[in-house]
Amino acid sequence: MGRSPCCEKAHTNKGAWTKEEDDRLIAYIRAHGEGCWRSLPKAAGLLRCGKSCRLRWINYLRPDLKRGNFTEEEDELIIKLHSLLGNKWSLIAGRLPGRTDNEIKNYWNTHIRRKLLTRGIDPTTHRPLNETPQESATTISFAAASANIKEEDQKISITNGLVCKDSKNPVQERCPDLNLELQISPPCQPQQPSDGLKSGGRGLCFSCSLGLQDAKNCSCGRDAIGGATSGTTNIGYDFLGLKNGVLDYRSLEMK
DNA sequence: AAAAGGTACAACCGCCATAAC
DNA sequence: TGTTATGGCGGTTGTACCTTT
Repeated sequence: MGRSPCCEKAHTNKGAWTKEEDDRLIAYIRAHGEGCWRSLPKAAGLLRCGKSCRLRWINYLRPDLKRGNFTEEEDELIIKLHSLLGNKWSLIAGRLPGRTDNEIKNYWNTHIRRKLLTRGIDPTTHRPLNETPQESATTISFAAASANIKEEDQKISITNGLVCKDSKNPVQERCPDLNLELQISPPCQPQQPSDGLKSGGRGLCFSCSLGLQDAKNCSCGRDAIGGATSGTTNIGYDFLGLKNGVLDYRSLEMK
């Protein structure tokens, strides 16, 4: 007694999309917007299943897609994000405006993996290839850690290789597959005087430092500046929304 | 010029959480 | 409340294109 099926699989096309199919899909979404993928194919006159339409639109037809080669800055950002998030391509894509999860996933598998290997870095663990497991420094699996954390617990701080569900109450939960040597936030250091901040200790958020002055991602605006200049302790580099080393997982959901 | 091998990437598959019935 | 489809995700495959032999 559930829902009715979205399409008759026997009467759907498969394989590469034709120009005509693309045009139909674009025209339909321009006229009606994104919405119910279930009913879209029929309404748009496409012999495709809704899932296929969604994928085609999201990955290739959306007007805000960047396309083209990845820049060196994007490469490095993907590597950093991957070291933090693992194969969470949708989350990584959320931090790269105009890029899709599928595109990044393909790019990772074809380019970046090889690039890391030539640098002598294991693309899975982000650690040197010749390093034995015993020698490995503590690493964490963000995905593994987050998988068991409920929504209300998803504020995770990462400190010296520990995953802490609450910064006040560090949980010694060591997870083995992610390199924490990444400098995702400044180590606990004596606070800089505000003069130091003005002189360049903190000026741009991570987005801006990469030239990604996207208003949505930018955090060096009023709030951040206000926090810094008002004498509070907000000297944390806002990488991935990490404020003072605290990663709010929800802030990565950018859809 | 042709065959073989390698690479890049679009598309599909299967799984899961959630919504709809 | 149970069942089933949808939407979304990551993993994998198929194939067109490029390079090497």
